[in-house]
Amino acid sequence: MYFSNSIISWYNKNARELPWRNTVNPYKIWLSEIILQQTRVSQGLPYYLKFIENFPTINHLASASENQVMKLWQGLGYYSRARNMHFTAKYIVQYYNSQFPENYNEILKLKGIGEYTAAAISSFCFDLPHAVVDGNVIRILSRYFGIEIPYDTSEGKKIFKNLAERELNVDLSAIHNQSIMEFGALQCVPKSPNCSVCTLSENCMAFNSNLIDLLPLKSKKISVKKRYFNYLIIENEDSTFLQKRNSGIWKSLYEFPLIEGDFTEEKLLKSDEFDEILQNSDFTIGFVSKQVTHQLTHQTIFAKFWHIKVSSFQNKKYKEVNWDCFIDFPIPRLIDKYLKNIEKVTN
DNA sequence: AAGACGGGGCC
DNA sequence: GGCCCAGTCTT
Repeated sequence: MYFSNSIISWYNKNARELPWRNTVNPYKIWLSEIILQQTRVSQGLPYYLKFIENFPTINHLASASENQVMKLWQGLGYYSRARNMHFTAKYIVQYYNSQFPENYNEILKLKGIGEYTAAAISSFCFDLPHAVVDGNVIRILSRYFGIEIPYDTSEGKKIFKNLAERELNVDLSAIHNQSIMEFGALQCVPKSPNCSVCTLSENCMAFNSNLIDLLPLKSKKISVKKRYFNYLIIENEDSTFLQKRNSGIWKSLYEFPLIEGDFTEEKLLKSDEFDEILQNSDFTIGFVSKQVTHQLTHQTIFAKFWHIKVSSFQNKKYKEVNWDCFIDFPIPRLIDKYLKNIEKVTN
């Protein structure tokens, strides 16, 4: 209990004020936990506030259209989080009479909620004794107890889960879980933690063995793939054309007609894909952007935007959208950034 | 068990 | 350029 008590007492002096603290409203806790998956507080906070403002309750979220939900999520990434949350909101309204389930196994069954989020919700809202295991917890446990097993293996996952449960103060689950994550976010940070002011350093295995920079261990490395996107911004008077991505990256966001591949200008205009999009319409090639680089965690996207003027254009694959309504459509950051730049240049 | 899935910030 | 962030789902 020494470990838990130390962390909790640190928390009582150092915790930040955050809007999802001091509430046991499952909808608000759920939303904050989904937003904060793989996302820093500073990045997620504005999204949380926007969501609560637009959808104050689970019923508001359940009644919204997918485009509305995705539009609010635009720019935050990992869009399946928003799709799953929307699905689950509708599910809870329909099958649970709008009441969030109150036991761990029921919560864990919900789409978009895994072990971490189920433990967070069930401890924060219902005071159930489940330990959270996230990046913070893994980092702290691996350092404090000197665990030199990679956490991204089945063995590692088991060990950290068991250790987290062993160290959980079951009488103070909520505060224990909050404390350990806040401690990881503020004190036991990934790079160059300031151990000289750490109240746990005396008994920290990594600190005492000079292993802080080595732990936690990870087995896999990330590899980054290159992709080439050619977006056709087809301009017909006041409108343009969009399609919805239905798989892979940016699924359920909208984009301009896309030709993927590393083409020269000449080859692109002669390609079958280009023909298929423009079909028999009259067009003239207008402004062509320089190559824009969009860096993601697992891929680097090199994009070019081709402005194409048409007088009459028809292609059932694409949805004609007036530029005045364009803002209602959720779009990837890459496209949003490009259009904002163009606007700046033209004004 | 291994990949896929975003975007931002830090070094 | 590499790594990490209050992870989960699919294959």
